[in-house]
Amino acid sequence: MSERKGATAKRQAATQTGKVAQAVAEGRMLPGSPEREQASEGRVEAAYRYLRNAILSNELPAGFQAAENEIAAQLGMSRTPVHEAMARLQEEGFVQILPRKGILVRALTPADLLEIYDVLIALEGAAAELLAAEADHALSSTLVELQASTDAMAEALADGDLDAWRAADERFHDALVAGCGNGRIQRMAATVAGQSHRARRLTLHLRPMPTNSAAEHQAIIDAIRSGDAAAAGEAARAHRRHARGQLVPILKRINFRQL
Amino acid sequence: MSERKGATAKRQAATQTGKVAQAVAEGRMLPGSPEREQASEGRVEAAYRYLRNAILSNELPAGFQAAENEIAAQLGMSRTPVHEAMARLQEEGFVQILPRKGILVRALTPADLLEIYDVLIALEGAAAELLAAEADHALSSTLVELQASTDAMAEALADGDLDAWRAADERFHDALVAGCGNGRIQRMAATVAGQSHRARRLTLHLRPMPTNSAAEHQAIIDAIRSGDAAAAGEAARAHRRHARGQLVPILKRINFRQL
DNA sequence: GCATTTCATCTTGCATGCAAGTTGGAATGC
DNA sequence: GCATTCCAACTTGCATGCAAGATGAAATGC
Repeated sequence: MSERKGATAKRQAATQTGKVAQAVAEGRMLPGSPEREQASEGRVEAAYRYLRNAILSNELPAGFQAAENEIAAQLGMSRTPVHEAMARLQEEGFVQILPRKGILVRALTPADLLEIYDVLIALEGAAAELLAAEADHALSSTLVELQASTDAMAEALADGDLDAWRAADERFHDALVAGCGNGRIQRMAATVAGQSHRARRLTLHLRPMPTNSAAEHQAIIDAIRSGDAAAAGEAARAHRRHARGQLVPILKRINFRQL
Repeated sequence: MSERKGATAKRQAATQTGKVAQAVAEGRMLPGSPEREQASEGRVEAAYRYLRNAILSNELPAGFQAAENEIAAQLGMSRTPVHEAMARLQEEGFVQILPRKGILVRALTPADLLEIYDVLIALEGAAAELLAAEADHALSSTLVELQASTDAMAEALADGDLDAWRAADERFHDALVAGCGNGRIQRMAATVAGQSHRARRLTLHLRPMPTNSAAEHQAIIDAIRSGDAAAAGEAARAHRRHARGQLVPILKRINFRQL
């Protein structure tokens, strides 16, 4: 009716239903993360991204419960794609499908977070080993990105900008697994890392200042540069172990319902 | 019509459609792996298991192409659960959904196998570390299973029974990740290990006799028993690295279309 | 007033229907 | 005979319809 759809709207006269869904599927109207413009990937992918972002940004907090119906209506699509997206989200641990009661956004328990950190320790250690074993260190754009994000971390820490520090830290860890050349490691790490982002944003201001994180990152970079795979892997594992160790006492104090 | 459904068939008069699907969903009629009787988990799960087994057992070889229609008809269900199962199988790398051409069973390339082995190296190393760090070593049923499967391996090797050796080897690695207490590690390892089973069965008779595998397993067990997490992790990683190293030259010789 | 029972409603799981797109082959022009 | 064009048939993606089951509240018995 009074919808403003923007000048670039294509395929307007498609099916009578699903105008909003089409917009979401084309990458517009994704609240929270605009991300890069990407060709329409279908309604399932759109629903998945929307819901994942909504959960990660705490727009759908833990304990939130809804029916596929409502979510589908809100997204302007039918239940089917929402249903499939929910199956994916359940596999990844974000939600729980209660057989005939609805969909429940799961809380991250301390046990979940410890599991996630142990997975990250393993995968990032492997990624560091693989990077160190690669040949073209001089030309590696990954090393450039790792160094840049580490420098950005140090700078943000000097400015006391914790949000910038967190962003740079995520850049480093994303670059580490993205650059290792193993797509499976990258996808698995991205999945579990997404789950941990929720918690890390809440705990960010509760833990001591991460003064030596940049140094630990630098140690990883140096080991990769020197081609010492074992040292690089151990440095990455030690770094995550350190972060895990800092997290444990915090987890015992806060109210987990808010995760 | 002339269907024999067995005496235990329940819910016979449900919907008119889907008798075979119901049987499959209830755990009967799963060719290849009988597995344990498990309560009906729905048609999606049934289709997923059936297709996964069919691919792993090479009943659906790489390059096989079919429409959701046919598979659904063969399983006695509608396209919907097959569609959702295929989405899962695509995420896990077993098949590729060609947008409007059908479903293609993917071949495992050498690069895929190397990726899988690197993931297993990371996850099993982490599992070994976690097991070593646990407290109740004496009572651990996991250690009992690890030791039993390792003994079975040595025995099978003495008998020259490669199939029994492979079964015992799989038992060991399954117990390692299952006993570590981290459900995410277990699920991730199970996913990628499933993919590698196809290849391992083909390469089993092509590689040198695995004479020192039992010794390497024993080293992992001993390190876990002594509570030395670092040593246990490194032993597990070294074991997988060793296997990976043996696999590389084989991969370059065989015809990959058959994977 | 309180416990029990029943039923209407709401939920997911799946079947079916429909539309858009591609593809292979048949028909046509040369 | 060969290239080109067009169409019919399959394909998946998604909407909709329908049934089984759970749930909570209203009605009933005490």
